[in-house]
Amino acid sequence: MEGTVPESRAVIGLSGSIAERRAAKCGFNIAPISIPRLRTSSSVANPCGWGGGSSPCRLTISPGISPTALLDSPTMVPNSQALSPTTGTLMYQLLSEEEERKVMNSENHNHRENDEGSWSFPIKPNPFPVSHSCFSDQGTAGFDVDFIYGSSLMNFDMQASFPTGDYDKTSPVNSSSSEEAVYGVDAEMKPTIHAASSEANSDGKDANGTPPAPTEKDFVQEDDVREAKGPYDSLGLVKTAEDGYNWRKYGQKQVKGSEYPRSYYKCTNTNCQVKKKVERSHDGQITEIIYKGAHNHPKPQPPRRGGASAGGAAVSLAENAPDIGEGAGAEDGSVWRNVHLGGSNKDARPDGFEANSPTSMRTSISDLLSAVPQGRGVGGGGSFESAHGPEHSSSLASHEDDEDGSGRLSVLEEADDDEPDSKRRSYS
DNA sequence: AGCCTTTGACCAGCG
DNA sequence: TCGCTGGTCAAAGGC
Ligand SMILES: [Zn+2]
Repeated sequence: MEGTVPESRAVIGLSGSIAERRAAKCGFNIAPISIPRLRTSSSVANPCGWGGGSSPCRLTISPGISPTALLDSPTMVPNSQALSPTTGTLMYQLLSEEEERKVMNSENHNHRENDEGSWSFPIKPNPFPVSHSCFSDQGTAGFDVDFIYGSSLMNFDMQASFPTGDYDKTSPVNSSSSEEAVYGVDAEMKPTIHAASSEANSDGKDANGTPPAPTEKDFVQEDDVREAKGPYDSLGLVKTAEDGYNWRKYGQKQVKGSEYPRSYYKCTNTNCQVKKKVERSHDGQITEIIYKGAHNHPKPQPPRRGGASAGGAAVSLAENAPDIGEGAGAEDGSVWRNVHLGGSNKDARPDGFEANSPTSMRTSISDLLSAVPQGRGVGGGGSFESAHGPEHSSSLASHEDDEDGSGRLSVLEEADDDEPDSKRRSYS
């Protein structure tokens, strides 16, 4: 069914060119402390024809876009955690602005091989902790990014608004919508997010505006962080960016192009068939995340806390969970969303977004994502926890090669972990 | 007791 | 037709 059904894929990966990665890798080292840089680029493919070949619509998030509105990206935690192994949550850490800037400067653009849909937005860290929640409406894709600088936590929200209307209009890919969201981390440690969504909201959702299904919300729900199950640290600094949904791992395999094993997750919701593929390095860093399908249900529990940002909240990655409206048929998961982290910034418009322009956001993070393998999800909930938990002070990223070009980057986290604990397993 | 993770094997699609 | 890769299922184990 895939063919017929729209799928949304979110891929988190490093996106950048290999060369870049290498360059980055080679060229840049992470400071001993760390902060790796994070690069996020999100490219979203619009429903347009992502797969169709037509021109994929991409969401562009421009740096200019309001911070609030622009990106939402993964949050960074002071420690190094990025993503949960089990569920797939991502956490990012940020370095200092400078670092980011550097990154940005250095960074260039990354293009993902992926293709088309890559846009990157430059993320700019704010000095203050700002947290935004992202939401995505039908046409909007939001990423939440929280950055924490030293002590301060920064949250950035990026929202990419897709022209909903355009969405459909633009591309007639209705039946099959494919969204791809790729979150990537640069070899350098910069996570890149590319979100390409080519989904078709046509059927299921109305791109226009009426999203019948709750799924849309899911997209980026605000739930930034899950507390209950979540891995937040006691300090509240770290949080995982989950989609807010519960996932169950049903398989793991090593893909040829990837150095790291790819884990397959399914939404635990009975009615939901959404699947997620996560590639994470041994260290637990996530190199690629791919979402397939849309959630038909609202998130399990929105424990969100209000203020997240304050002290620590951290991360809320809004994932892009695939929530597509199921309405029509997206349920099967036909929509893939790719989110790419890391990319290049090509142009971004402050306006809103561009449909076809890639934006790139870069930020520095210490650890991109770290996932820890064991965590169970929480009983029942399934969310992830933080893998490492503790704070890692420094993380290194090294990426190896790109073997086929697909080399992904690997980041090493050194962790220091001091975390008290709190995180790891929360299930009772 | 329930749920999730892990691992191996099987199956399907593609070149 | 064979081989390869990717994806999924199922069983066992652990928390
Ligand atoms: Zn679901």
